Amino acid sequence: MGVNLTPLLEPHIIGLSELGGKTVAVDAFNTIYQFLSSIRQPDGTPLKDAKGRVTSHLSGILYRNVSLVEAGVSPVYVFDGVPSRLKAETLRDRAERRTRAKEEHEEALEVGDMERARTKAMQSSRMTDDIVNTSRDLLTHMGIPVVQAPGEGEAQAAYMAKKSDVWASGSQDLDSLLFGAPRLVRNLTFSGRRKMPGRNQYRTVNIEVIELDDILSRIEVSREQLVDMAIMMGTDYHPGIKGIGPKRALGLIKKHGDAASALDAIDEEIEPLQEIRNIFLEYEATDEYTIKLGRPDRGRITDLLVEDMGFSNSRLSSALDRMESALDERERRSRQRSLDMFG
DNA sequence: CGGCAGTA
DNA sequence: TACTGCCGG
Repeated sequence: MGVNLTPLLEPHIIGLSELGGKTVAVDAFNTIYQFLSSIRQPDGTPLKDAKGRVTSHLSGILYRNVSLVEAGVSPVYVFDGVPSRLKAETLRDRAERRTRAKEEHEEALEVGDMERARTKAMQSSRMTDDIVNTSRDLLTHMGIPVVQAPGEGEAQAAYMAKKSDVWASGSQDLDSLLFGAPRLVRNLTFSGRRKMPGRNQYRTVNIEVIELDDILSRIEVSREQLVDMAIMMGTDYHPGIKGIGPKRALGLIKKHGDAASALDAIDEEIEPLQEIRNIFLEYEATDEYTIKLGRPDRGRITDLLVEDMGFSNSRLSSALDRMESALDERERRSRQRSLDMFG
């Protein structure tokens, strides 16, 4: 998943309030996957409705977006379209790993190792059509814009950020930077402190902003060269060259200018190199989207979450109250602003 | 993950 | 008020 550019990053840590008034194009699959894996009981069981359907993602989507709206953020969710055929092997590997994790989860349960059971359950999270569809429905009912990407969601999010329709792309993965997003927000979450798996340890989760130009100017390469570095290190579309990490990739690009020459020099090959570069540099994106936040449709949300999935009506109600108050407050402010301008 | 009740 | 830990579905 994604690219290991971590050593090249200098993330800027911000508070949620600094995102107030900003629009962020969130990678929907990335976010849903995180909810699916983390919203679980200690033994690894996800939240489910009476019929046994997983509901963890819906809980996550509901509460996170209410909080985002309260913080003044306008989220837009970008859903993946058709993946490149070059991604097939990566997708197969992931499916295999999930299957293995599921077996290990059951083994751990039998032995009564709950910590391991939870970890393995998290790794076995699978995104079904039903999960994707219910996520899209809930977002739509909440008035949160949903964009269907023709290809990679991260590419579409990058396109929107590049056009300044949104302030940043939001994902844990770094790929949207390769797709040309000028700005990436990671850890778009609220709890500053999170308890680690087993022990009484805590880790602090900060919201990070990464600027593409910061990276490029610090290591003095172009985006095309950064893409070439990533390809040599390995991406979802090709495993890359063994032994090439960020440091060696940078050295090779500095010395040879691009991946083709660098690979030539070390007598290695990546096929089809130009096609992989084009995934990052020449991708299709759609202009058919809105970024305007609407209002939640309480009836539809209640039908989906309370009637169909068995969510608590009072919990839902108070979440939606919070969201509506936040939207009212926004409207009040913007009315006041136009009054100031014309009055 | 994020809300909220319970605790100090 | 701040923090901890359990519950949600």
